[in-house]
Amino acid sequence: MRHEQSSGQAMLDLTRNAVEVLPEGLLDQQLKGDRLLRVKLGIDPTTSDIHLGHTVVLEKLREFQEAGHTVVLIVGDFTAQVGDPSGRSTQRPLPSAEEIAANASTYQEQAFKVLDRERTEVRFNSEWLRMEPEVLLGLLAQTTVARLLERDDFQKRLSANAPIAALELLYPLLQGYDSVAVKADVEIGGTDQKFNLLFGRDIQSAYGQKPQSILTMPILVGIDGTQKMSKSLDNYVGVTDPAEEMFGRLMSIPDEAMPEYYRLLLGAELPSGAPNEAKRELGRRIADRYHGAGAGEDAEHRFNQIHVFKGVPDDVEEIDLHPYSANGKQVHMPLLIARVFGESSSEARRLIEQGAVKIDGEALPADAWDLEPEALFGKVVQVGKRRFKRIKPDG
RNA sequence: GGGGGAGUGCCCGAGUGGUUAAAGGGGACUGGCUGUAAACCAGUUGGCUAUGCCUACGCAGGUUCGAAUCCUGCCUCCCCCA
Repeated sequence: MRHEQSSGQAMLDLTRNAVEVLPEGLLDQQLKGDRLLRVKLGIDPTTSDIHLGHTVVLEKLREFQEAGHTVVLIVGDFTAQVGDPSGRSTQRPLPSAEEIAANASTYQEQAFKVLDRERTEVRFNSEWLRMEPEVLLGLLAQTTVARLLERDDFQKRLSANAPIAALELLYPLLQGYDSVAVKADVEIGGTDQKFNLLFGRDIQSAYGQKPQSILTMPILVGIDGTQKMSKSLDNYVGVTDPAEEMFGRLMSIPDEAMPEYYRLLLGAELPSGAPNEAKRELGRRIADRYHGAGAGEDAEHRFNQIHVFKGVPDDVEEIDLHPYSANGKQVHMPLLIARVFGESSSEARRLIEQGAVKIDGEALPADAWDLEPEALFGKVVQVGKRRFKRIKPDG
């Protein structure tokens, strides 16, 4: 069931954008064989969203699927309780069991926005990692502390006198055991995963399996253009974000980050020409990818309404004024803003003082704390550039 | 087991008895400008229907007219020696 395309051709495609493919020549050899490969990716459900950073790796997996291989997606519901030290200078805050369960349940769905369901095997690693103590001891016997401490992350912490939790030490052993459990031929991850991925090879050997080959992908920089994309830094674009949110967030990436976004997300070179148009194109294509053709244009239209024409978008949620104008009394604006836009009343006051609150486009004077309800009927209340609510015409 | 050090606002971090809601930076937010939710410039950044009141410098007490700053106990964390 191997296809026509030569493996030389396959290599070209499958290693595109990869940073490292190790050990030298192994993947090539595997692809030349007639067995379809089991390609592993582990994602710990430590946060609720899969973002574009993850999709760099997911897209690579999809390429393997397109070449006929099977993807084994491991939802790290167990390893999430341990905390991957990769790329961290402090211990990862561990999510609660409830959070992990909640995140794990949405992960597959999100991953399938990129992956082909038919060629994906989803496994939760608690299935095999919730093991007998004897088995765990057997696993621990496979390595030394020196090996576990070798990783760059720990070396940095040691020289900075920063703590390393004993739990973190176990991480690569567990991830490696995942490879054993699913009999991985190839494991893919970000460059920050190199140590873990290589460690998996040792564990597989120790359990009498052929060690996997590893392929690392570049880490996508966040929309701040400086740090890696991550939920905790809030510099990410989630695959489940609304189209206009995706578009807007992508418009906010620094121009310098564009070549990388083009290369890693679109698989293309940054077009020459107006940077603004290139950025818009990026936004449209990503929005289309996750929300269907046309979503990008709609998002762009909304973006133009708000940011270019400084107008009001078409679809503004209507709210009831009654809770704020009992018996036709004056409406206390700080309270209204606070409740309707989810701010504290102190923050709402500051926003009014800063001229950030507009009624039908007119900035509310800094001292206009109270308004007659009639002055608000049917009007659009705007906070900052991009938050809008319309008051119902009859209040 | 012994010794040393640290816990400050979203984060980092100054402050070691008195205009301290707490320097500075980062982030975030707002305004200006702009092709942009970029860059740049400026401002804001505990809460409360609020010219005042409340809460806040790990926790609990205490000293004092007055404490993040001093004392006591407790908790947590880090480092070094063994």
